[in-house]
Amino acid sequence: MQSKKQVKLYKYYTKMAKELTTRKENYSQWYNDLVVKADLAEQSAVRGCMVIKPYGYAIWEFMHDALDKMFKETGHVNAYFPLFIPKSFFSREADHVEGFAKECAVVTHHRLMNDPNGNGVVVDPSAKLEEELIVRPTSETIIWDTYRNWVKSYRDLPILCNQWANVVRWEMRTRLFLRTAEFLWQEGHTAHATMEEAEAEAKKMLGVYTDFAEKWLAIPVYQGVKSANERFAGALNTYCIEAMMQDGKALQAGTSHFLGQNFAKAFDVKFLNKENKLEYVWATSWGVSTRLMGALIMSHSDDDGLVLPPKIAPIQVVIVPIYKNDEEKALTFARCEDMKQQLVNAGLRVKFDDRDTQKPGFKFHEWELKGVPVRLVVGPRDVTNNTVEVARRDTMTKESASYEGIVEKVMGLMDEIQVNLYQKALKYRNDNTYDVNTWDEFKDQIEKGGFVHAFWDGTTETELKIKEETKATLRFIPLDVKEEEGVDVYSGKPAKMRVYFAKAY
RNA sequence: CGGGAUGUAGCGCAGCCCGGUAGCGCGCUUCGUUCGGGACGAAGAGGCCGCAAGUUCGAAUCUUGUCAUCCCGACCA
Repeated sequence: MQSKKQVKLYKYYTKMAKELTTRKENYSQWYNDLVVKADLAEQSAVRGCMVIKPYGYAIWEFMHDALDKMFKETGHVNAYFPLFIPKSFFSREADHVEGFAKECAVVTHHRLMNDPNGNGVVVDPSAKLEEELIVRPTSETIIWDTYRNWVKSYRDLPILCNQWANVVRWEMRTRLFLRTAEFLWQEGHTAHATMEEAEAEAKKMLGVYTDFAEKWLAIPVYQGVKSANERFAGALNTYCIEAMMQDGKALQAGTSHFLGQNFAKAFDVKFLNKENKLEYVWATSWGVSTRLMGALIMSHSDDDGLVLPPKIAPIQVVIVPIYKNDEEKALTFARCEDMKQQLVNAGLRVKFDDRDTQKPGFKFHEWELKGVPVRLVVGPRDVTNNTVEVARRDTMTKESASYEGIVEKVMGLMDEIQVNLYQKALKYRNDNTYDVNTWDEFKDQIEKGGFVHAFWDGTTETELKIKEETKATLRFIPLDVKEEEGVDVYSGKPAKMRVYFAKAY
């Protein structure tokens, strides 16, 4: 632990205005610095709430668009439900209230008035709401109350709705993207005639999330089922994808819940089946949030800044000209413009940094900080020799390439970088997943970080004891878990399977 | 919500102990020279010191309260 004085001195000598804290020095500080300095988000005037800045929002938009397309390809449609939920709805499903009650924002009044004492505006006491409203922390209750009217017959099923929305969970301790009081997400809510169909839906969407995380974000994930203790409030089963961050902590990147008939019973959603019998419908819900931004940042970025997978990079290629007089400027600009056009025609997102006000070196650092996958540099010498300097962000290497065929070269790099980032993250994840058989090893490894794969006796009691003693939580039971004989790493009782533990975000 | 720390110019900080109305670096503006890895010089602009009370002739400085942020815990996606 560094003293305050040392930190101050360090910041002074390294010109904090420009440079990042390194991961080794202070991982969480590195993350905080990076989010702000790469222009992704900043603190707002409202406690726990963030402003997502244009560059950060652009990344979220790519996530949104890719996911939205995948949802639609799997038969889902978008809809929108209210931000406010009547308080009484919340109490219908016992576990659900229990899970969210402690972090709800409540609307009690609907009008302000001038303070009679002259201190600005105050809440008008006469405008108290008959029934208080909860700002949604999730929408199951309002949606199931609505679905009741939509479902009469088996012919009305399934309902496959998704909504893109903001939700509010009044968190004690917040961090940009990872945990904010208000965040953006999508929540899918589906209704089915049979249990099998609902279970299949929950698993299908977990598959969609897995595909998205791995193919678009280049984040390898484990697929699993949550233990009873970690389950979503009101669900019978919670499926999850879990990723490993560079500091060895796990991050839940997406969840998909099989809700059984809990919400149907709570909100009386019944349908007549083919046998003309009244039945409760079966439900799922699934979601990913702006938390994925945190996962993305912590999976690939380094001490020089953000590293973005080409598929979701708002700018995939940046072109920087080098010149020292008007003649050279004209020469390099013409080449840059031409090259940009070719790249844009090929479908790439290209930025030509034609600012006259910054030097090339400055621009290099800036675009590296912002994680642009490929940088192309054109100076007078390049124009003469018909070359381009090509630098890649993921490896921080550069080479001279011929101008002819630069489009193919860059297109190839997009794929190569995307794959490389995934492979690198996969290797890191695998290298930090350990089979452990004794309690001492367990404690030791959890302390060092990573996923610990160990035998568990299946009881919540043991799970909680482990959490208490090591801060590690049972992250998931692998989806494809195989039964094997063993003894619980903590309790020594007979165990039938190995599960994954880790410290988590 | 408990423990610790911090709020002074856009950013990073000094000044506070020992009250007398604010300073440094970066950034910003203008001009000139520069430009193949964060340029240099000169001249400028910018802050009622988080907010609110109190003590005092006088508060960035002392007291109390409050809000916010960060770190550590509990809780959680």
